[in-house]
Amino acid sequence: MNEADYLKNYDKNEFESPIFTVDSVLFTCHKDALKVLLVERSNHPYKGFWGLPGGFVDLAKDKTIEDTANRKLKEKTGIIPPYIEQLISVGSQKRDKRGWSVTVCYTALIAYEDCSVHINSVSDAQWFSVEEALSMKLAFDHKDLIEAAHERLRNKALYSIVPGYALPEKFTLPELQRVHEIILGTELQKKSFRRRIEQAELLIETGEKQASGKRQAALYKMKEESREFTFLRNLEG
Amino acid sequence: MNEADYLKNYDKNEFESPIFTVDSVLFTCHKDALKVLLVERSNHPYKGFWGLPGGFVDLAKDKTIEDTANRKLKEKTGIIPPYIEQLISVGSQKRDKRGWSVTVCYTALIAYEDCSVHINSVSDAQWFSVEEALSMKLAFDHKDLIEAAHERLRNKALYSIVPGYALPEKFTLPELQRVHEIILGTELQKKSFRRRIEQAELLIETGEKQASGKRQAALYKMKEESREFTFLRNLEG
DNA sequence: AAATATAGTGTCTTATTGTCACTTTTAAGT
DNA sequence: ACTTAAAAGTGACAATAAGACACTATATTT
Repeated sequence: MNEADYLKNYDKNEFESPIFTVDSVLFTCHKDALKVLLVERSNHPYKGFWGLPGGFVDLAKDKTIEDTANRKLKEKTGIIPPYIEQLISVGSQKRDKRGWSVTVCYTALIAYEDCSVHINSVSDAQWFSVEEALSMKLAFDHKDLIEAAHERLRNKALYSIVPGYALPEKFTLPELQRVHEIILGTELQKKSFRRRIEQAELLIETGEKQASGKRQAALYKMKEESREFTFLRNLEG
Repeated sequence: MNEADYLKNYDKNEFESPIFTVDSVLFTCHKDALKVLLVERSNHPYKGFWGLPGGFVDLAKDKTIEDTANRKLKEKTGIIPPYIEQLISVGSQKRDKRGWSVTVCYTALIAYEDCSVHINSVSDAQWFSVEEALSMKLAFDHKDLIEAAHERLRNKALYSIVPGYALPEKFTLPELQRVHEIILGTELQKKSFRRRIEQAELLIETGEKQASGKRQAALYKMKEESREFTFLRNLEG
């Protein structure tokens, strides 16, 4: 049999396959706390419980699994988050009462200000502090996923400036450092933090300044390379 | 409707779902080269081409997706590899002619000696040097997956001793260093390499020695913690 | 017993972060 | 206008871990 004939006769349901979903742990920083977006489930299973934003692939609309994650996040936040990265896939016989199920989980970052209006207009989505989220009874294994995503983000805060994607397009160095500190739960040395960012030339000075109390801080933008850049050495954190 | 009724009426095929597979990039070191295990495909699509060992989840046998990866690897190598780690999931409309498809890809390591007999007895599986594998026309996007796995393994060689799982249970420090060098494609400073392993107390001295030419080298075993341990600072590589 | 190849160590240099005091800037109060 | 204070940003030295490389130790071969 040649390939064309094989494909003509191919039955997708020959092998029974798992339920397949895509979920995201979307973080932001607001009022000195790390927050995660949760959605109240309107359907079984776990109806009425809070869980991660996500859902099934739309085979017609989505070209990739990242498209699915972004589509679901846009429904809740109004925009596609500026940073998204695959975290892990979990799949097992037991994680969903409906049967063998797999979810691909993404970690994403967004600026609070860039989506607060839209989120307030959506009745079923809401920011929770990570602490609070982890103390709740969440749908499926979503608590584990939030913990794993937080762990990964903590590491990123030690060897990259990816946490900057939780800020608006323009931000100050003290703001960036604060985001890292919130993620880590510890304070960082101002000098060490600034020195390595300057040496690696990771940010673009916009020339503008921001009044944030007393002396004004310079405003910066991310360079596109900063998305991938990793320092060779971690901060102690 | 309560949950029990919902589950009774639940139709898994209500949402059409992607084809779902699990693949692995299994590495070993042999004769001063990094090798990857490939399998010759006996079915369409890509019949007759070489690709990664993997396949569909067996909903009855496999409890987790890692079980699927290990089951497929055991079929080819005779044993479950001592190290396996999820690399990435890729999924898109286009990667498989049969339709929307997702694969969860694992990276695994194994000692050449621990599986050479079994692999030689299996007609459709064979070690290829990474270089050679990447020069071949492989099934699906398996070339991309091998490149991504190699990239990740290179990083691990700079900040962990995970590459040691490509060696037999007992090994010498020069052997371990050589594995790192093969993965990296560059030489490392003997002193730096040994010093950090000693300081972090990552290995257990077995007390035995191995004749490997002139002076005998001490034999070590991995500590279980070494699977997860990461140095705060990378080697220059 | 000498030669030699490989295992393993001593030690100085180099690079980067930690620490912390210091200077600069700006808003606000007098 | 001048002073004050709080936050932004810098200077300088200490501490830490890796790089470099010569050295010693041990076993095998001749």
